[in-house]
Amino acid sequence: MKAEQKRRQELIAATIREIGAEGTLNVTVSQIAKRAGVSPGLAFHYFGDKEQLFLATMRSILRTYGVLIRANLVGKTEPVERLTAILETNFSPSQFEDGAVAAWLNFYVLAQTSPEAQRLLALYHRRFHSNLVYSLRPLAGDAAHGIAERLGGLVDGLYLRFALNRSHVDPGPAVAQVLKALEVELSALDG
Amino acid sequence: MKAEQKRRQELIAATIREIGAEGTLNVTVSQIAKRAGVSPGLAFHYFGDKEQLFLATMRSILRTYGVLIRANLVGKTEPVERLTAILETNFSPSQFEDGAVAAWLNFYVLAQTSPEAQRLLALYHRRFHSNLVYSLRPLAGDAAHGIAERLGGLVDGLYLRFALNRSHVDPGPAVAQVLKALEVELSALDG
Amino acid sequence: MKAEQKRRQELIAATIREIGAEGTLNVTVSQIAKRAGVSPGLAFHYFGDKEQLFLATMRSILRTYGVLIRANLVGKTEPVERLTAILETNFSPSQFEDGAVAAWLNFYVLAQTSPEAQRLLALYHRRFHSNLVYSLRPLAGDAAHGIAERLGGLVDGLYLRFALNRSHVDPGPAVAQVLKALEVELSALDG
Amino acid sequence: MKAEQKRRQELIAATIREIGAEGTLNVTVSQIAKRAGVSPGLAFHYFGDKEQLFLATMRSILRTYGVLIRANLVGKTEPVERLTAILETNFSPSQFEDGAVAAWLNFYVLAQTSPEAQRLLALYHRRFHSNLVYSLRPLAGDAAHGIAERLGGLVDGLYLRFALNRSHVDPGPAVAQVLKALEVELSALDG
DNA sequence: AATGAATGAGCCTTCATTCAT
DNA sequence: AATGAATGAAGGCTCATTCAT
Repeated sequence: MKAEQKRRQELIAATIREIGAEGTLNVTVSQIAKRAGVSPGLAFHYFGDKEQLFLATMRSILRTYGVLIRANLVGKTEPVERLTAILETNFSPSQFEDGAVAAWLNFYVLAQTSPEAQRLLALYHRRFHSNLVYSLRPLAGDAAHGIAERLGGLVDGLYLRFALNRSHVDPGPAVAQVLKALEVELSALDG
Repeated sequence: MKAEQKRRQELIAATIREIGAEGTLNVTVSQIAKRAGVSPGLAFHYFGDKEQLFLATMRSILRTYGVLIRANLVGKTEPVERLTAILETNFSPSQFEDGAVAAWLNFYVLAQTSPEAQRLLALYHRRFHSNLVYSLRPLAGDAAHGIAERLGGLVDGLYLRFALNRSHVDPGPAVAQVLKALEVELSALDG
Repeated sequence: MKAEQKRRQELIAATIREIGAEGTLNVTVSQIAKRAGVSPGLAFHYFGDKEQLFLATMRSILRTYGVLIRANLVGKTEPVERLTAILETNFSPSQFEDGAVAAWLNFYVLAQTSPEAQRLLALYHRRFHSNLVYSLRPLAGDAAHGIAERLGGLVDGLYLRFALNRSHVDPGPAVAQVLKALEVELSALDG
Repeated sequence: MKAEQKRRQELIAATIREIGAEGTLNVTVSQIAKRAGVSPGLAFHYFGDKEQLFLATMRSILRTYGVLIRANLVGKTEPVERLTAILETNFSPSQFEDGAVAAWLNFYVLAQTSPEAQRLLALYHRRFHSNLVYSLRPLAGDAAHGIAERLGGLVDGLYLRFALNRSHVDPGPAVAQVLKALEVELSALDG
């Protein structure tokens, strides 16, 4: 059982790396298995088929993201401090490592046709939104919802643009823009 | 020659529809050709290979978008009026028809590995940015650049979220959020 | 279209030979295609999948058998003469050539799970039965039906036993037994 | 050792049921093992490979049939009584239970390529024939051999037709035909 | 220009078999 | 004895691409 978890993790990690290397979900299970150092058959033994492997990978990425968010929020109680942590997490190095970018882009594509991928993505959006609203409410009251939607959209859009622009290496400016947007939104409240 | 142009257009239109139907670039050239009412061989005759067909399709989409933007700007001289037109164009019905959403998502994916797709996407981003800055400058001066980046990112992010959420049918709220962001940015300038 | 018919025939013939060579339906489409001198893809192009190829083969075998029966009945009007012709046809060389035996045995197996194979087999049984009854009626009246059932069963059983016994080479004795059974049945009527 | 016999029997029973469920010898050893409640490895441990398992299954079926025949003959001394018992046994419920039909059909197929299966089938035919001849001799003298061959063939053929016709549920009519054939053969002797 | 028959490489998946425990 | 994880060869099927017509 212990070994099984390890194998699964290895296969998922290999999947991310392979998707990253190819940029596409058009990677063969054999390639993934080879990268994980196991036989192709094993991937099917554990995941049933290719799509399940992809979905498990997506779940893993979202889970990792969730863990990271919670870790970054530990001990932070001030709303702005918390908002900053949430927004920054989306641009932390782990979100760009290996094949994370390619995985995200391809999961967007997958979400169009896979109900489960759709569900996972919706869940992620909901949680992200809740996190933002929770900390925005004390600062913005009823405006919190709208602001959260805009910040959420901005994060996704800038992540996308940053990820697609190979000339960028440092996500710093992207984060700065998001934080600036937060500042602008908050300052507009007082106006 | 006239006929050739027509054939090409039909193949490109068929490509968009087919990508839309599948949600993926995993569509067969034969299916595309059948949809266009021609033989598979003809697609290769005109476009060389599958990737060229996709790139031609992407070019076509971006061209159409450019034409639309210019059309919507005709006769508009007020900066805010122009900005509104630019931002709204991104959520106009044509951006969601047929396979437009699927095409966009997949071109993001393609841009990771295809230099030409990358180039086309960068060009689109640059033009979009210039358009915004041009109209923002009179209102925001040096802040125009930053605002344009945020608005551009927001548009992409909200388009993405809207497109992936099958429960939404009317992009109205998304547009409203973008315009609200514009309003917020401008009001923050006076603060 | 002409060429297509030819290809199909070649593939079906190759299928029979290959099933004959292996004794089983566990032959690969690639083997069949190679035997037919075409690429594996072509078999799928024409027949869709392996099962359709098998069913087409079964149809072909039954059609050939039907043609043979009709040919052997031409000009024969005497009931006994016709009955003899019908019964002998089942043991004619063509029923043992190539992979005919293996094909028959395996189609029995296939008929358990494939509705279409079941249907084809039932059709064959019905026709065979009708043919016998038609010529038996003048000789045996109401007993024709029962006699036909017994003769039909005997033909199938002896064909099976003969086909499975590799030490036999000449189906003569089997035919003799069937004709003897006919004689016995007819003589019993007068008793 | 006692346990080993039990395991073997369970595996053989599972093989029959699995062949019956699939209609084919295309059943996986893993499925058989699961049905028998043991690990796949055990099947190989006991039987060596898949074909040996099939042959052991065939032997088991033939042995069971032999036991049944002998049981049904106990206390019967009259030739006609014995013949009836022999012929009826072939259509007794046990010959249609579980996967018996599928097993028989597939063993016919297997007999084409497996010498051992061929041998087992020939042995069964010989014993069946001997049984019939033994009881026919007192009634038919030298004609016994021919009659036995015809009755044997008829049994096989009608079993085959009955087994493949899913619309039949009661083998009664088939048995009646076989017994009628016996009657006809005997009555013809006196002619 | 245009067709569409034909190819064949490649992929997902299955499964008999092995082997460390 | 027994397990079941793991392998890897093989097969059905797809599809980009070619080419004779």
